[in-house]
Amino acid sequence: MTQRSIGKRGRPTPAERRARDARILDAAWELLLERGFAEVSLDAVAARAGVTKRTLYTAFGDKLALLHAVVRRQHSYAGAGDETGQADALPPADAAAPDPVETAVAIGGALLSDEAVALHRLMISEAGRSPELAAEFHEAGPLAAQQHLVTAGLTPDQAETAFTLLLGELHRRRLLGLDAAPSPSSIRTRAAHAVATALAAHPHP
Amino acid sequence: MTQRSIGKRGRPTPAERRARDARILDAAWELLLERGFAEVSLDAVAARAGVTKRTLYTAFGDKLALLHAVVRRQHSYAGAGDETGQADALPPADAAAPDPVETAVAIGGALLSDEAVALHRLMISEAGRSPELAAEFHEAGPLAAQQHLVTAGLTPDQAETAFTLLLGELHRRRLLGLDAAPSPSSIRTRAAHAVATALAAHPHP
DNA sequence: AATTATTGATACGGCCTAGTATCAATAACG
DNA sequence: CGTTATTGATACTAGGCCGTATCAATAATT
Repeated sequence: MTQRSIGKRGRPTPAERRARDARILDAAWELLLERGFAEVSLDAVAARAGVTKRTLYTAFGDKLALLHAVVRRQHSYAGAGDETGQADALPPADAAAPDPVETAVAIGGALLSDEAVALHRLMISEAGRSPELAAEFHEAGPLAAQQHLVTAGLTPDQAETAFTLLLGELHRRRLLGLDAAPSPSSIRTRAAHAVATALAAHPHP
Repeated sequence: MTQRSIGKRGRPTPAERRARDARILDAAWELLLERGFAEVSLDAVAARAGVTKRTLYTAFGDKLALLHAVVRRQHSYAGAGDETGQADALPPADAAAPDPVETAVAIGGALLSDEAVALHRLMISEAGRSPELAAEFHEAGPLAAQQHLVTAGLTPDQAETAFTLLLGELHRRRLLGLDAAPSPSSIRTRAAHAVATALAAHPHP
């Protein structure tokens, strides 16, 4: 479509610019998740995006700014629930059937996915370098998920307990690279257990 | 005691070697926790330990081996409960009063401390580079903690639930650098809540 | 059609770091 | 006491990477 043939120089049209920027962010996203910030060179990002480093710098600034742009795009995907195909996207908070267990199933599938865990790991690793980015991630991810559970009818305390139990030790092990992504049926079992325990643990409003 | 005056050369006595190696591990431990693996140079470790890089290499090998040595020493501290003064050390599993809540209080104080959280963050960051080290950390930390709860009278399921709730979202936020270490009273409240919920959530054996 | 902005290709400067080498000094060991 | 291992101090090699510069090419813009 707006795909510019490789090796082509000259001034790009605005549509081509958007497509090129998206390619850069895609390439950076992939490399960051599989190697981490320090191990990704901008040469590698530029090569995978089919772009030279100069274009990369004029479009995003420096390496840290590129990281921020990548993560913030992911945040805008989470909660959108559109056809972006992002594995860590959360369903819209105002879904038709606000059932707590179904909401928990959706959250578990999203946040326990390979991509979401890799992003979580990246944010923990870079929290020292980018504190505000870590805060944004927390709000767009774990906090938003708990808010969805509140929308589904839980109290804030119940939502926090249910969310904690939903991820549980599995999430800790996954952050350490010790476990694979759970199956959908496993996620459903976890979600049901987490919601039931949370309801029993906190008094009704 | 066996402290060699700085700038002194020549063959060291075995006691001096041990003291020197401990100084190196201390220096590496401090720098790793406050800066992370990639941001710590071996020159910085050598300088803080009062040693030259050559000594560092002949004593430990390369940079990755030094990381492993540092983390493994921390593992040997955890569970020892002696006078090492390590903040993430767990009390001995066969303590006199195996009360679940008191055990949970001890675990919470240990694993929610600044040092333990920093180590946890380091292990998550380096899990890709050192999978076996991440596995060892998990066994010596979270798994050992749950085992202590089992020793204190909980079932394995109850222990996992109690441990998960004890750390909870606070631990997630601390990994992201968003929260400070909790007060002892706060830890006690968390421990009591976590154990009570875990007991209620799982059937008695 | 002329101008101007932007890119590709490439190279380079500057900086940092891992790891090694050299040499003199010095103390443990036999 | 002589030998030998080990260290301090320092310099060095090799490599990687960030960020910038140069120059020709090319297409959007006017």
